[in-house]
Amino acid sequence: MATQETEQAQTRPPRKRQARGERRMAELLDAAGQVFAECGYSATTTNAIAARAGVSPGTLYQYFPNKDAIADALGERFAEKARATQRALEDPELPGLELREVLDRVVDSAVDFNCAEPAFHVLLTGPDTPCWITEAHGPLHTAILDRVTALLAGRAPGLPEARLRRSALVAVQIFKGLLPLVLAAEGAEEEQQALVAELKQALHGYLLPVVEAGAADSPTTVTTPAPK
Amino acid sequence: MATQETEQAQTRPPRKRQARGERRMAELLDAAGQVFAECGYSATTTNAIAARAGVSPGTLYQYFPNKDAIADALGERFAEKARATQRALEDPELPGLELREVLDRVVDSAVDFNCAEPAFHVLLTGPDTPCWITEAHGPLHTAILDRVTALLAGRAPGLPEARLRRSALVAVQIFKGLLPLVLAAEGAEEEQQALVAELKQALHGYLLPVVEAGAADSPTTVTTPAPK
Amino acid sequence: MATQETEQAQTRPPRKRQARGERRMAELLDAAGQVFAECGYSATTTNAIAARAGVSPGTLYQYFPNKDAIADALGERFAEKARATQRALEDPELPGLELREVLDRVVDSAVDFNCAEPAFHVLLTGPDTPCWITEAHGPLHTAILDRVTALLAGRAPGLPEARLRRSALVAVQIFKGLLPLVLAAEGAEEEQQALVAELKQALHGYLLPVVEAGAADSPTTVTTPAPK
Amino acid sequence: MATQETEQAQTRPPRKRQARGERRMAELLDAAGQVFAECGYSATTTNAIAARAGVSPGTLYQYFPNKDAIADALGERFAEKARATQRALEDPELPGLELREVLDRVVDSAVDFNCAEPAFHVLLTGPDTPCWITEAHGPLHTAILDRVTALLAGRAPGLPEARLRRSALVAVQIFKGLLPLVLAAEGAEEEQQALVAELKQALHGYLLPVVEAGAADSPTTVTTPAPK
DNA sequence: GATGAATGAGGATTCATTCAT
DNA sequence: TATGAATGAATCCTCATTCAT
Repeated sequence: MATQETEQAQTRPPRKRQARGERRMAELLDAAGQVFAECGYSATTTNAIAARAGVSPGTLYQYFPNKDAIADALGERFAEKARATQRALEDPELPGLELREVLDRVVDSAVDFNCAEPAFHVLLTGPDTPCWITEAHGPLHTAILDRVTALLAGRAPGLPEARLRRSALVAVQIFKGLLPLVLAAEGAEEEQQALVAELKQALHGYLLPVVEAGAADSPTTVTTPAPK
Repeated sequence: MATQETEQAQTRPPRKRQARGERRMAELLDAAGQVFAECGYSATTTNAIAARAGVSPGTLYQYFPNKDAIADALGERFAEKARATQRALEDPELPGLELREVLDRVVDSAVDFNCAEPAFHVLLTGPDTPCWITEAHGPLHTAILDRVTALLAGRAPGLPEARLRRSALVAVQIFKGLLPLVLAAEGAEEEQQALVAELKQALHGYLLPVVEAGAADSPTTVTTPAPK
Repeated sequence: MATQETEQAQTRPPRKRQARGERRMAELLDAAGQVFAECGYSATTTNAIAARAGVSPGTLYQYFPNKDAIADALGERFAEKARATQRALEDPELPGLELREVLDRVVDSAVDFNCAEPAFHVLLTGPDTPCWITEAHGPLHTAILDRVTALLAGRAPGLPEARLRRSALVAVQIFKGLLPLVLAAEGAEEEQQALVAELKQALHGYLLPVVEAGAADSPTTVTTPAPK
Repeated sequence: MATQETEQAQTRPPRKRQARGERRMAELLDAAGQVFAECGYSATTTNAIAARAGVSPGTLYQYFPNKDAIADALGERFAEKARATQRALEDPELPGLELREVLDRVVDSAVDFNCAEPAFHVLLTGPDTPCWITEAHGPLHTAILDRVTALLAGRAPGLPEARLRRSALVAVQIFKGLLPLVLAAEGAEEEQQALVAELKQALHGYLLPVVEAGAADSPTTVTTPAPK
């Protein structure tokens, strides 16, 4: 018992420390998210992030080795959050719903998420370097793509993996393309609603044929009209 | 006549100058386009542009007051080119064609254009500052949007201007969203074809209901399926 | 007695403290020595020292007011050790030996010492600031110089103090000049032996005339062969 | 002829430019030399060098990519100068002179050089990183070592290359060891003279046996007394 | 005493922009 | 007009040192 107490005495401070560290890290990521959202990736300075978090630059570098690492960590956090959101979302009886209904839920939640975390989109878009789309881009893309691919796979089991993945990618890019519109409409409730509706419409218009083509009972006919 | 000749004699050097100036400017914009395409907007340095154009930085600043101005001018040039392309495109009997057919042509030409001018997309995406998209982004967006709006207006005369513009905007954003995919597939002919097909599919899926809703003979009732 | 016991009861914890403090200090100096030897003076960070010692930076600063103080203390410790070594060395019948023999012993022991404590040389060379060398460089130089001066004084009693000191200084600098060579040869036993032999040779070549010039029975005439 | 004039008109500006560039570079190296000499390598900041040269930091980086490059270039310049000095020195009838005479001249010129360029020693000693002696250290060491080796080779043709090189290395290190003493005595003419005399004495004491051992007419007997 | 997070001035380096030639 | 050297503010990052716990 005495030993235990000693042990506890030894372990408690670390815990506290670690807790504080975690909090700092979270604060820094919060700050980074804000600044990224406001200024974009490359215009964001590490000092600005530190200042926003109310700490000195040195402190920032105690938690992250450099700017990219901040973005990575933030991306990881987003991926985590997104995974959680999506998990909560689909557990129920999604498979039974109509595509329109599914999109309704998924898009709403995704939009909510992005409105709450406007930096998400900045990171998704990447450091303004071109050629930033292909899958190799950190956990964010991969995580999202996996989710969407899985979702499609459930509804179009007849399609080959590659096909599914491509459609998922396209869907994600459509979302990404329209997201800035939605984000820019923040404040104009009406307009934003309308845009979200368009977004759903666009995704539905694109995905319905895909899903139908791969439906369990349908033959894997050609979905895309043979290009001439 | 004598006057004219004198005038000419006096104006020739200026003209030559001006002509040379124009050429310089063009060369600079060419260089800028290349570098922007390779490095992205913010990673591009003005010195790199000057070097690529084979001139000194000082010369560059004789033609453009600053970096943004270069991007703007390049955007303007793109807009010009794009306008020309599209003008050439639609002159014939577009209105009589099916939507799918129209999209086929428009998208193909747009994709070709973007493959030829990869900087276009960089500028379209903007200087990595968020809060872009809004039309205030130079002539590029406006020009394109106008074109697409007009195209839609011809096919959905029943829709109010605002509605048309919004749909055009959405369509453009879908295009912008998928463009990087297509661009990234440069070299993989097959894959790129497939992606272009998806892009057309997506635009068709989105625009068909819109156009149908605004068709001359249809009542303007169904705009967007009431979101629940 | 009672008083004494009380006193003891009161002083024991402090003593323990002090003892622990000494140990801490020793550990810190050990760590400092290692890191200095590995990285050089200015590339060594106080945090690295603390980490090597397994303590936090704060603790380090509880024992030393700043980086220089660490080097100073380490130098002091080295001086102590060196003094001890040399004391042990000369007690016997050194005076009776030939110069060559004496150098043999002294150099061997000095080389051993420096191989065992590679930080010694780093400190001897100083914090890479020029304008070192002068005796003001902490106890290290002074201690060594004193020793060597004394040694020379015994063999060249005819020479004035200033002359002795200068020769000692020169001898020490020769040693310092060749030391890095010897240290760099660590691992190449053969090569190292050869270099040590050269070192002895060099010192002998330099000191023999000096000693002879000041030998008890010789007139103090020839100091240095008139240059030219 | 007209062509020539045109050509000249085209080439002259570059020449001027290049000339100015060379001068700037020289000024920067001068400044670097001063600051290195005053503060040592690692305490020298690039900004300090720029300031000393009377230019902005940006200018410095137009000529050197980083701090190390400055040191390298300075070292190269020193090597050049040293080569020139030594070339001028030995052309005459050196080989016929006595070792003492040769050392007299060589050391004098080397000391003069080092007094004129105190940074030389700083660079020779290196960025205070330990293990900085071995030959692989830039052109400086190599150049000097080559010279000294050659000089020895001429006087001790009987010795194997490796032996010569080692002796040269030792001699150089002796010089380097005593140099700071000489440098520190700048201003005290008398003292400095005395120290230079000691330096010559030390080198003579070390090298005479070496040279004698390898003299053309002597058998290659053992020079260093077999270590015990 | 010990801890380690926090500090912040300072250093290397870049780049949009200017200006003497 | 063209040049390209020069500028200098701004960036990223480090590290000796402090301080609340």
